[in-house]
Amino acid sequence: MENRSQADGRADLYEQLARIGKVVVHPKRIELLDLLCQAERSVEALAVATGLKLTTASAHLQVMRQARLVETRREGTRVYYRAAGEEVCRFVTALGDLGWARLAEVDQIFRAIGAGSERAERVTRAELLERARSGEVVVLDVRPVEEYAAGHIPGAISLPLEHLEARLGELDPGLEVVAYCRGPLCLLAPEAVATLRARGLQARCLEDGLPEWRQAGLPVAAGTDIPATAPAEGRETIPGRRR
Amino acid sequence: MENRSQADGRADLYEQLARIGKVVVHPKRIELLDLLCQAERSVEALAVATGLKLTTASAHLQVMRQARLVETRREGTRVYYRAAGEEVCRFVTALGDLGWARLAEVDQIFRAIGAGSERAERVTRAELLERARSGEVVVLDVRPVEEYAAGHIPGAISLPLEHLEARLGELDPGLEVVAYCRGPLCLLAPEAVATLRARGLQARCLEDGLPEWRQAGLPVAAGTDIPATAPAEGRETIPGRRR
DNA sequence: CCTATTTTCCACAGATCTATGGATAACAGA
DNA sequence: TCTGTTATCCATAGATCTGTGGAAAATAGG
Repeated sequence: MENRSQADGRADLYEQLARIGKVVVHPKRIELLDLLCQAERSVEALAVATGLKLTTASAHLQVMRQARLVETRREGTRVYYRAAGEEVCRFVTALGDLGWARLAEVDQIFRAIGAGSERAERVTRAELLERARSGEVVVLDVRPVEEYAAGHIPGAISLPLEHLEARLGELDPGLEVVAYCRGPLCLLAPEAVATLRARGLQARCLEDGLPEWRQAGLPVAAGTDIPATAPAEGRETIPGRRR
Repeated sequence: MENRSQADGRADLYEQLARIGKVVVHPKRIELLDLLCQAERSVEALAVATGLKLTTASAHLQVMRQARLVETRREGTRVYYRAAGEEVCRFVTALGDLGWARLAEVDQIFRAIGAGSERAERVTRAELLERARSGEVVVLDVRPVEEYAAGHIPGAISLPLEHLEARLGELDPGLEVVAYCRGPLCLLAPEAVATLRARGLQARCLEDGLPEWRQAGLPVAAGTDIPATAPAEGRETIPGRRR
């Protein structure tokens, strides 16, 4: 009888884990989960961000909810989804790491972009901490504003990639820029670095994104202490660290 | 054009990650991966261990190989599969942790077995290290012999669950037993602890299994320094630490 | 070369998953 | 209560996945 209960339990167990696996079998669901590890969002916002129709996005979110990887919060007629806990983000991180480590195709995508987006050329967290303390670098958060507001590296400037070209002039050309985004597999920071380098600025990517920063136990700031969509009046250079 | 390349790259990226996700969508594939994180095995051994027909097992292994999560080694007419790297094991670990943390059903499976298999009642790695140093406990590896041979906690005794009842008498009743197996979600150690307690012995599970031990950077021994299938002649008590 | 062993490949039927548009439900505000 | 907004539910058609048995490869040993 013990044998039986063990065999049954084991089958059950792997079936439960497969419920979680089901979530990451669809590219769009991975994308959704990735977004939700950055900040909570409404169904419509998620649909727009991922290019899905509303009903399809909702269906995917139901699958994720069944697996208990996401939770919801209702606000009037709107429903906000969020990652169901730190373990979810760790799982997504592990998936990304595995992809980075094992899939040559992933590496090629980054090589194609160029701009030192390969892992070896990136700034480590330790290096950033040290150089930021001595004021040698500007830390740039190139994710959308909502994600910056939900949590960012203390002292980082919010400059979403979509506004980068327009606000290039605000950057102090004498300082090196370290850009970060959602994680090692996110393309926002690599694109930003490519743009900055094309303009002759010194710029590098951080090795990881905010979730890894948080998972490493480092402090995270929240809210938009700096106006994000438009620069403050009469300010020529991005604040934070002046020469 | 930068927008286009970015969007394309992003879609590609998540599609690549979904290749990995595809592996863990099927309970049997998770089980196979779990086994392969312990030791390499032939196709037939895997089929037997998971209760799959040979052709089905092979098909599953092909899926896993396409995702580059496993690699093979040929030896004569036999093909041995193994996990493709430490990141693979970390990913499986993260999946298990997530299941443990988020799925109430998983917890219930362990409560059903009882015997202190819930996480809170388990021995931590730190505690084990300390108590093993002072010789207060016997560390029992209850996995199959092949897995013990492929890697085990230094000083641990190999006593596969299937032989536990038969070899109960060899255990020194004066020492507490700490049993470990494949990981927190493996049922071998919990079953072993249940058996031992039913016989009046003091026994607990280790919080994790060997992969986590290895991932924590702790030393791992290999080979069978102690005869595994049959106890050595004239030995009454399991060696290692004597009273 | 022939045979036995182990694994992979192939074709197919049954099951499951996905996207979609239309209907329904929950809620806020007039 | 009625209307507009947001999200979920439902039915369905097309695609994909699974398990299966039989055939084909690869290899070792006569």
